[in-house]
Amino acid sequence: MKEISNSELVVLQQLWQQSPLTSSEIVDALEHSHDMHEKTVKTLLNRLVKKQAVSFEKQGRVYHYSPLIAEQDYTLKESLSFVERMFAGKLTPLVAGFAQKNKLSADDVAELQTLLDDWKKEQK
Amino acid sequence: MKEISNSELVVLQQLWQQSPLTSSEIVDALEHSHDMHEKTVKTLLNRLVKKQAVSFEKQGRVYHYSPLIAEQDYTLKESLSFVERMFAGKLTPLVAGFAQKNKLSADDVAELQTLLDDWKKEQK
DNA sequence: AAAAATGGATTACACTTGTAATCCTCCCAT
DNA sequence: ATGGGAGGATTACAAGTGTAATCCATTTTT
Repeated sequence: MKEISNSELVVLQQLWQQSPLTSSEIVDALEHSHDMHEKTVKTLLNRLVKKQAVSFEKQGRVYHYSPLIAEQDYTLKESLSFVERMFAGKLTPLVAGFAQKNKLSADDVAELQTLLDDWKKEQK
Repeated sequence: MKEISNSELVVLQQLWQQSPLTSSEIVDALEHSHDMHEKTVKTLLNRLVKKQAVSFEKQGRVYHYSPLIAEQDYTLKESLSFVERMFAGKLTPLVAGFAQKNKLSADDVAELQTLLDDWKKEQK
């Protein structure tokens, strides 16, 4: 599956949030949240279909679009490649950057702590 | 400062690792580690200069290149924007993805734990 | 029915990116 | 001195991207 560009991702995310959706439903959502022109959204949908990231079902002359790739899969793959590119594969420096620049809230830290605790429990 | 592309980043990272470097030193390093053609490296250096991510000093007819942007600054900015784009700004889901798919080593977890402990200490 | 809007397909177009090749000039080895 | 290479500047060129506009058929609206 080809790379998904940033603006394509916006469309795909809309479908992750809810699907199937018609193009006009997607257009409506993105016009407001992301200020994207109708024509642009349609183009992006087409490209996503061509890239086999999105499928559609005809119902009459209207298409109903659905994602073909799972959000979890996609975000994990992207995260791994980002961390690889940016931090030679090590996750800690990324988190450390957030921590150093006060980008972590108490909530974030609590959640991360739970994650680590779960991980440790798992290992036993 | 303009966006830095993936292949430009490879060059920049070499300069983060050591600088200043002449173009031939960079070429040597990247030819092997990244299998990049000499001409390609030169092009990327030029683009980085144009983007004001890299500067150079002439010494005779040879240039000595240095990064103009700090690694920490760059990686943090990129991390923030990645997490924003991918996880609506929340860091935890990224880490959770790693954890779920067994992408964390015991070392990673230990390092992260230290980070969290430090953060908590800091808050007191 | 005629006009207008809607939906999808096709086309547009400048900019970026990856990946070099070509050009020009100066220096070094023969 | 001369021919080949090293260095940098310029040019190349297809693919991908952001952002639409145009085209064409079909529905809706007046």
